[in-house]
Amino acid sequence: MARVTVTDVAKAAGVHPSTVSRALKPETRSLLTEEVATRVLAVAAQLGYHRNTFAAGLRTRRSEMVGVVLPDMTNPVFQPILRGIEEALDAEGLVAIVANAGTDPDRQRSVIQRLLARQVDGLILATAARRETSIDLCLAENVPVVLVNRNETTHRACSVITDDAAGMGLAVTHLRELGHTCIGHLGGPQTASTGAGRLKGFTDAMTQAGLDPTSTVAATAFTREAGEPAATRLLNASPDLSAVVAANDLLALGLYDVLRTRRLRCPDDISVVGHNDMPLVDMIAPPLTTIRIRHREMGLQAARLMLDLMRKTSEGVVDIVLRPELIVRASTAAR
Amino acid sequence: MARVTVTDVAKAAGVHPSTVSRALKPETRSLLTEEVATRVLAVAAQLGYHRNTFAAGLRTRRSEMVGVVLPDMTNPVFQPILRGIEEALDAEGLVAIVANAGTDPDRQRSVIQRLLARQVDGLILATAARRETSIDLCLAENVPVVLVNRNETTHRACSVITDDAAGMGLAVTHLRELGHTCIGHLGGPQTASTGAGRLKGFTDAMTQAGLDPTSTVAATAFTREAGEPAATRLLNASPDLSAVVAANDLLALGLYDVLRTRRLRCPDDISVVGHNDMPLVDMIAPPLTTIRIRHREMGLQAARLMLDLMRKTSEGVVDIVLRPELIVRASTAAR
DNA sequence: ATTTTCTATGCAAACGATTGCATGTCCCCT
DNA sequence: AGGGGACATGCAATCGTTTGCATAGAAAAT
Repeated sequence: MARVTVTDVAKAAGVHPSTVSRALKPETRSLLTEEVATRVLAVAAQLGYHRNTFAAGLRTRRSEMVGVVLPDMTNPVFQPILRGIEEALDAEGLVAIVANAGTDPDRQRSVIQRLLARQVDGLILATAARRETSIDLCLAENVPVVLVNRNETTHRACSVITDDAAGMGLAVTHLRELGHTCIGHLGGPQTASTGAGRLKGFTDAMTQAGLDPTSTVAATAFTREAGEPAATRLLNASPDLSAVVAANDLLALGLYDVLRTRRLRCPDDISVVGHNDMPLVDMIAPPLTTIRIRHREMGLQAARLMLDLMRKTSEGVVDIVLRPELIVRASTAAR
Repeated sequence: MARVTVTDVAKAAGVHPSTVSRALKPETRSLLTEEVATRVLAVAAQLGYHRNTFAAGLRTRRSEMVGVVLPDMTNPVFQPILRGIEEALDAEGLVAIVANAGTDPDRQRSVIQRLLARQVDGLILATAARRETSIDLCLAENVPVVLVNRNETTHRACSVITDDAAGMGLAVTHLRELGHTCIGHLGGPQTASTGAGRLKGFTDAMTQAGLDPTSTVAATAFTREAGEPAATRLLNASPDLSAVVAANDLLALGLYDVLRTRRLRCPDDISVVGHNDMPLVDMIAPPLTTIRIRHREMGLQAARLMLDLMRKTSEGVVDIVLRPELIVRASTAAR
């Protein structure tokens, strides 16, 4: 209740408010006598002082907040990403302020506007489309931006992504080794770099393996619900597929749904490879073979990049590419 | 880049800054001439003005932010809760600032302190222990608090929870009807109201059904990992169980893991009922029979309560109790 | 026509922390 | 002993918005 200000602390400690301010910040504390600093700190603690972020932010123009924009909070892959981000930011006393903006570009822009209005010191976007326009908003305000999970084609901002081509290579090679030759791709939205990159990765890997790369269908969203109709189209178009590589685990689940209604067995009739290794895919029936992405690591790296940008310790655009890993479970079998 | 302030807008529009301020807020706009108001708005838009939250907050002592404290972001039940909260807050122009605080009370307190230091207008806690001490922090600062998903025994704060007793009643009745008589409970941490309430609900329901309610083991956390050892202990202590009611879906998954290593089949050897109906439990093998909780609704209601509290439109402590629902899938079968 | 009432806008004082600059004190060196 | 540093702290302006109060002009009432 009783709002305690630096002035109150200063009075109680018999010093000037500015001294209190200096005592409170670790980096300016060394300017003060050991004795004064500890006394001020003690008084502050005893009075239950905590600083008013508004006043501080107004003066310093920094908020110690980083905005994180997600397309879809219900997609489990974002949890570990978020965790990684929060962990890294937290260590520096920064706070992540998370907003999920859906997939509509207009809504995304308005969410970003709102975060900028809240004076975030930086913005981590997991929403990037391949041709991302929101970045301009941030550049115009001079706010650092890091893209995570997806990046965009113009390379105006740092990003942390995975090697989609490598992931698709792993999947195709795995199926190839199991004897599959007729392999399809259940793709994601082509507006996202992950959707486009994995499709390209798939066709490249297939071509390189000497297989026909043309059995592909792109879903409209990275969701189980969007996976279902897309999977149906894929199976209808290419009835003799013996394996499908999905661009994402949720799409693979949509495919599972279709297989179930068609009474096709996985992996007996069709092998399925997912992408992401999101939580719980080891529990589903059958446990999903998938490409593991170290999402927490992605979040950590993104936050680190952000810290660098904020402190201007590094310059220029950097892309961090993580190496994916094949996790073999029970949804793939020898042909 | 070019920081635009009310003064800039005022100059450009040929009025006083205070007039700009009034034009910008819908509730004071009516004080102004229609003509002036629209002119100011137009100029503001044209100059790309957006208000400095710090300066405004400093003056008004309001941040338009609500803190949301979660124990564990990776638990999927919190996604729909969060969604509901964000949806309801968003409609009022408020922003949720989410922090996950783990289960350690000290860390929780420090996270709450940090949110309070950021001047949040209210706090929604999903972390409440039965004897929750952090609430004092908020009461001391006169910050409204709403508990969601869990509540605490002293009833100092509003809460939105589900009827745990009713949920357990549904589970036990369902199993009873399938012919089970030897039913165990894989409980959650007893420090959480959900853990304790569901245990009590279970024993009450069992007693009322004339069955032995003593086969219960409480796990140390609501996670799959904590479920495994607890389930092991439960099965060892009561080898002739034909059904287990878990306090939570993740615990049920831990039980699944144990059943698998012991080569026990579900539901043939043992029926399992979960709690929450979290995403994807319909996909696991076997699809989990569970108690559905309308988590999104919980979030919505919690946010509404918060809005009421902030605006002082309602007084006193309110508890909202949602009714759970039984979802029968394939993890339960007739004895 | 003069006074009263109203309404639209201006004025200026906060809100609380930060920081460049000024000042004062003590120490050290010659 | 006196001058120059170095170092610790105080001073005061500033960040941008809000809002109670004041005021000026217009409309209404007598």
